[in-house]
Amino acid sequence: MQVSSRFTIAIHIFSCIKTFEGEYKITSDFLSSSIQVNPVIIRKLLGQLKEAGLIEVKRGSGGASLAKEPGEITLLDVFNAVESLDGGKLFHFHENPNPDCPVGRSIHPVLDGRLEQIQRAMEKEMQSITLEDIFNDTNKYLEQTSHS
Amino acid sequence: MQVSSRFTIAIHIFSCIKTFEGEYKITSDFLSSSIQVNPVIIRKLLGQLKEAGLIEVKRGSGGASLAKEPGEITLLDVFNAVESLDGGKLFHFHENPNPDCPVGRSIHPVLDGRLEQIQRAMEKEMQSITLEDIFNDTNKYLEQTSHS
DNA sequence: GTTATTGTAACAAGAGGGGTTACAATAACA
DNA sequence: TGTTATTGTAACCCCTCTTGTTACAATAAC
Repeated sequence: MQVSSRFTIAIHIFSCIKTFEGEYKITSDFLSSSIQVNPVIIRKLLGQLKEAGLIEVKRGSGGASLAKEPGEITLLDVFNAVESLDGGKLFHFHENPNPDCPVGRSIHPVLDGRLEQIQRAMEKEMQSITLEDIFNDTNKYLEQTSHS
Repeated sequence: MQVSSRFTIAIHIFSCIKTFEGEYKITSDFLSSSIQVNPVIIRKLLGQLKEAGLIEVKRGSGGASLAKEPGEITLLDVFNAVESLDGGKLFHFHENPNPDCPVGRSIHPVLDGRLEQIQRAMEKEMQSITLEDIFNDTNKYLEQTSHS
């Protein structure tokens, strides 16, 4: 069980858009060469991000751009756009606990709240980080490493 | 991407041990009838929990029991026992970002800390819940629903 | 020695991740 | 209008993981 690389690739995409907008046309091929992942994979991801209203993609002429301010897009938005959790739930529950057993009968009502509690903790942390934070960190890092 | 049902099944196992210890012998068949999952799956899970030092399993004569106090086993212990994260990392990073691109070069150093931050938030929440909490909730639930 | 049980091996089906080729639809431009 | 670059998708592929299943040797108790 691991979050798929779609998540980090999506953030990489946003960083590229921000860094190279105006300078280059952000096509799936351009992104592919920075991320080093197949352009079709990139296009599918662009589709998911577009559907979530986070970016705009121009068909035919080509090119992706942000649909919102970087400070208004959180890592949770990105996560939810590219990582489809079945029923929105992070934890897969075993389907048929035996209702004739006291434990089987109570396991769902007892655990459901706890699992939500854990999921919310993760989501809250993701929500506290915006793409602006990532962009700032990137700039800082590039400054530090360039003039050394 | 979903946490596998091994996690909730493992917690179900602990609840059964606690509820029926002394009264019944907790075999994989017994657990199977409460959880309604194949006994071999249960045995593999019991193996993982045993290896993590959370339970003891008697070979031949049969039966599982707790190896620690319920208050000393957290949901994080259970999670780590049954859910092997590759390299201990919750997030799978795309392998080969292009080092010749400023974004490709910086994405790892910039993101790694953030991803850890999110993972730690989830782990911290898991660590705050012990099996004792679950057992208490179960008892409360069964009391409430029985005399109504 | 018989019995119940665990620990494992071996296999299978299904889902999902990641990759690839191919091509129709679209938009810009010569 | 024809050409070109690009997106959006379909149709595959292979691999891993999850879950389920049968079978059986090893073990422990009686």
